[in-house]
Amino acid sequence: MKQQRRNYGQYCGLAGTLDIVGERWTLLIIRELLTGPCRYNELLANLPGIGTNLLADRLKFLTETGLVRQRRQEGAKIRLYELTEQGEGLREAVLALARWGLGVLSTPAAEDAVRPRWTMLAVEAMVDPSAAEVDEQYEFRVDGEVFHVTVRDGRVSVAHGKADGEPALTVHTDAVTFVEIGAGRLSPLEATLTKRLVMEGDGEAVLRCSRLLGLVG
Amino acid sequence: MKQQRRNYGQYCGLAGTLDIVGERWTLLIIRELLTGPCRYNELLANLPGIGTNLLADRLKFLTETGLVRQRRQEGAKIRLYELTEQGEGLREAVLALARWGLGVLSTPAAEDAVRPRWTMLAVEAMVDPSAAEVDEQYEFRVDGEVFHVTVRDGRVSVAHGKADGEPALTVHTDAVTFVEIGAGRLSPLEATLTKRLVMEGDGEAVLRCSRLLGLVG
DNA sequence: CAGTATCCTTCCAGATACTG
DNA sequence: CAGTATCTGGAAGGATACTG
Repeated sequence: MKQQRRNYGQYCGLAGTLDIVGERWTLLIIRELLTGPCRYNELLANLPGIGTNLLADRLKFLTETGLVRQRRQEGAKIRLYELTEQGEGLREAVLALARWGLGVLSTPAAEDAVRPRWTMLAVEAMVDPSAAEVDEQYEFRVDGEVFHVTVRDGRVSVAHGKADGEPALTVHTDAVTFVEIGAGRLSPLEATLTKRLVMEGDGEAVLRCSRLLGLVG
Repeated sequence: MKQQRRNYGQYCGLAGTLDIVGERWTLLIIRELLTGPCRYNELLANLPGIGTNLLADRLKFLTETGLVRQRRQEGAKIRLYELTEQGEGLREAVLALARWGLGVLSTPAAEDAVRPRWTMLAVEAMVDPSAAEVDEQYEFRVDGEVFHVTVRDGRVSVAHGKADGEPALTVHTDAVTFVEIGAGRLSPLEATLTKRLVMEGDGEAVLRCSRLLGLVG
């Protein structure tokens, strides 16, 4: 006998959303999956503080609800969790929440966790599509994580891995520094002067990338 | 001795947002305030199931955090809660969540609550700004609630009350019907034939309004 | 590695009573 | 009207141990 989940009992889009993803940890699990499929233990490692039972619980519910699917790698025996199309549909909402949060974030506390993976989402949240000017790529190397931003035909996308060819700009930094910059707590200039941020590339590309991410003008 | 609220301890925009508005009921309170200032008892009435202590708790926290402010009406003694500029900043995120939720909503259960006020937010969530063609107004009369949509210079806004002049279209319906249409569970045509929806106005205006709300191709 | 199972704590719903 | 204060059972969350 499966007990009923707590729900708001309101016929309203927002309440309906919160009935599904409003519980503690759920949206953070979705944040992880929005940047690519994950294994169970990866999720556990990137969500410090979540209990293993709770993670299993949430994944089971999200799978039943159709937001997440479990893919078994052929050959290898690792199991991957990934978003379904419906789950992917939450991207805009998650980005909007993250965008607001970046604006209210203060300086990181000593005990705050940070993961390089989260900077991918921060970049997506910061992008101002109307500032996409020149078709080019920017590569980011944040701690161990490598990802790149592609501008093409006025559209901007963010993906794992190295840029396809030679990027117009390569940014080296650590996760805390990047999020501090995104939160407006640290200027790219200051970060550069303290060697917490290193940019390789053309000065014009640096400017375009900064505008794209809302860091100037 | 005020105990520490539970928070995720992650230096991340999304986690920061959820630390503030991720608790149960909080975003629904903000939904109410996004459609205009409210009195305490109005909130209580439009959030069936919330305990009065919990509402007081949330309002206090949101006030301390700077998302909500309490305005005392001069003359009258009623106290109104309203969003600060920071709280208003959540509008896009809330709309994005509501938009996703509209897509997954099923047919209303008999015990589901519905409030005419919520349809204002549904309209905002449904609006496709790129479909704003002609400058005009549409008036909605949903149960007791009257509000209007204004299209001007390609921008769309939703506000309480009657249209400024003669609207190009007036829509009469009830809240359940409207949300069902927004959720794609009911076509405007079907609702019209069953007299659950009545539209007064020019046929072309009906079409433009439908396109604006994403109800036709 | 990918989860169950268990136990304990905290939070929430709902009722009710009380205050300015 | 606009809250605050208190109480209770039950559900959700957290920590840890354990298993296929």
